[in-house]
Amino acid sequence: MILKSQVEWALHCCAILAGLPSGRYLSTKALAELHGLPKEYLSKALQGLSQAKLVESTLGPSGGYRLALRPADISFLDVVEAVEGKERTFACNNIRANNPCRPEGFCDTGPCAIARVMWDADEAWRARLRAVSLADLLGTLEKDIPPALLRSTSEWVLKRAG
Amino acid sequence: MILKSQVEWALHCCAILAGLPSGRYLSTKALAELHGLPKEYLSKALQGLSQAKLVESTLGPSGGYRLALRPADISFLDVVEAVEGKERTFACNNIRANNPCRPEGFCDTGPCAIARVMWDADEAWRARLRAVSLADLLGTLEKDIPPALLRSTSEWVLKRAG
DNA sequence: GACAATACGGATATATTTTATCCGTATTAC
DNA sequence: GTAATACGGATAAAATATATCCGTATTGTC
Repeated sequence: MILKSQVEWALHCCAILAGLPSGRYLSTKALAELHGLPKEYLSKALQGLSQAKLVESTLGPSGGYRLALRPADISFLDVVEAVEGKERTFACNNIRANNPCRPEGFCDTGPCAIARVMWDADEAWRARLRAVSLADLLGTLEKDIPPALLRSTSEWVLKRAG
Repeated sequence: MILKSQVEWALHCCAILAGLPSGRYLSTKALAELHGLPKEYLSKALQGLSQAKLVESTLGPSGGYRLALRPADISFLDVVEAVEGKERTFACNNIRANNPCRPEGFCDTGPCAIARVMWDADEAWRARLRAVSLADLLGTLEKDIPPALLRSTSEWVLKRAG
């Protein structure tokens, strides 16, 4: 089990969009070049973000994407779920129902005990992702990335932002 | 992203094995029938548990599997990792390295800030799974399952246990 | 108004992973 | 000796992830 690479792509793109001056748009083409990703396929991930209302898009030349909310109001979980879906990472197929000892018409009162544990862990995972926002990420990146690279990247992006 | 169904199968099988009187073995065939699963493929999951030293096997008629440790000493995480592998659920492909603004020979000092958040969430997920043992599961099941079904299933299993 | 660049959705193709089956071997109970 | 088992390897089928292509509508620029 591993998250799609589109999740990674979407997070990096959101980090860039979060660093953009408010109101500016950045195109799929620029985001793909910046990260060395296939433009057409990255586009699918960005469309996912758009459908989840995390970003807004505009058409035409100088078109592209910008965040639809403030960076502090978008969590890692929002982005992950926009791309990966909201389904839990453990699917209970209720195989206990196949137990040949079960009387006819036996009906379970609640979800399987195993599923409850797995879903509990899933929720712990989501809680962590929910607790970190794009604003938090920006703060970390500013500490992580050498100022020179931060500045040159910012210039590269602004030159392409509509 | 979703866990393999083999994880679910392995957990249910471990629950049964944990309920077995000490020293008794139960075959793949019996476990497959009990849960309505394809015997040959379930066998692969059980072999994973065996390689992880969570269960022991014995050959020949009346052969099968039993737990290699006490139920209290086997966690959900042990079982999940035995089947699903120990790799983290988020793979960092370090796409930041593709940034065209990077100077030649630039070298990152540590893991990507995005990966750190994702790995932190992954660890929270594992911590929850690590905190629940097969003994805990047995306790829950005894409360969940009607005594009659618990007893009939136990008899069904014992009739087939070598 | 013509043109170019864009987002978007649908269709298709390729690669990888998951699910499943089959078979031969060694081991063990009877 | 026979039958039942675990085990590993090979293979196949199905599902999913990855990737590309194309047509449409929209919008900024000339």
